[in-house]
Amino acid sequence: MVINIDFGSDEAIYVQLRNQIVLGIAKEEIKNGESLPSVRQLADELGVNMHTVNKAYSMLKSEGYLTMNRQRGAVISIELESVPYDEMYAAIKMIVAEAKCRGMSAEDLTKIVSDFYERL
Amino acid sequence: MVINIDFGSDEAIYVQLRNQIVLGIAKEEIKNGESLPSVRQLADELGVNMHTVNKAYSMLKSEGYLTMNRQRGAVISIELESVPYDEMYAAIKMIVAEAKCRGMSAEDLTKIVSDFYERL
DNA sequence: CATTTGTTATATTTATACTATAACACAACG
DNA sequence: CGTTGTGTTATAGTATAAATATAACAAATG
Repeated sequence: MVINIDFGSDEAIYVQLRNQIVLGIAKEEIKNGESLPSVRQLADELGVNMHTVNKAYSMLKSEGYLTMNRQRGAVISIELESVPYDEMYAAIKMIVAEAKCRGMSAEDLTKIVSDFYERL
Repeated sequence: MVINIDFGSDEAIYVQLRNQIVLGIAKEEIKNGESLPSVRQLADELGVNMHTVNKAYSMLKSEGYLTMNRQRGAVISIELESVPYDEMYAAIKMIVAEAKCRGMSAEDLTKIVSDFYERL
């Protein structure tokens, strides 16, 4: 699973990391039960501080994407059942609003969404 | 058009403002050609600094939602044709990824999207 | 001329992001 | 038992962004 950080981006490094890992899970590039590199290892690879990676992992942990233990590192274990949909819905709401402002119909938008889903 | 700021939110005030105005436009609570309160006036209403409101307005201006002039204040004039879709697509991509991780099908997700579109 | 508008400028405070080091607790390995 | 590699916690520092506070300027209105 390839991770690429854009240091010139306005998006925080730990957010970029978190997002790319979520994408990796969705694409099944990394599957349930498999491990991510340790915080120190990945930090070294990316040329980033340990705490930045740890922040991303902790975020993913609290979101129900993985668990962490001292031996096997960060292990993917999807348990999103108990994670609330609030933030996801808020994000969808904004996208829908912007799409409508752009003159897109509901069909236009759902077409784009399902296209993204296929290409995942 | 009612605007409500959550000072306890982790979302920046100017982003909350920007989002609610975009929602207001999408809901047609405020229409093309109509004016928003002046930066000083809205800042006063919300108990917020003038520059915070100005930042939200400037953002909306650069995104093609409105224009500003010294007399009529911030006037809604939607011109999103030349505004790139990059950020919107990036946001959609992440939502699709998260939805798939949650076990939602493309149909599940598009159903939610079109529901949001209707309720707008 | 006085008022209101957006605009620009400067400075300060606060919060967040990121880095740097260090130490601790736990389990595995030899 | 000692070493190594984990996550975890702590502390401190720097840099950037958010928000506030004042002030002044330019343009148009009444």
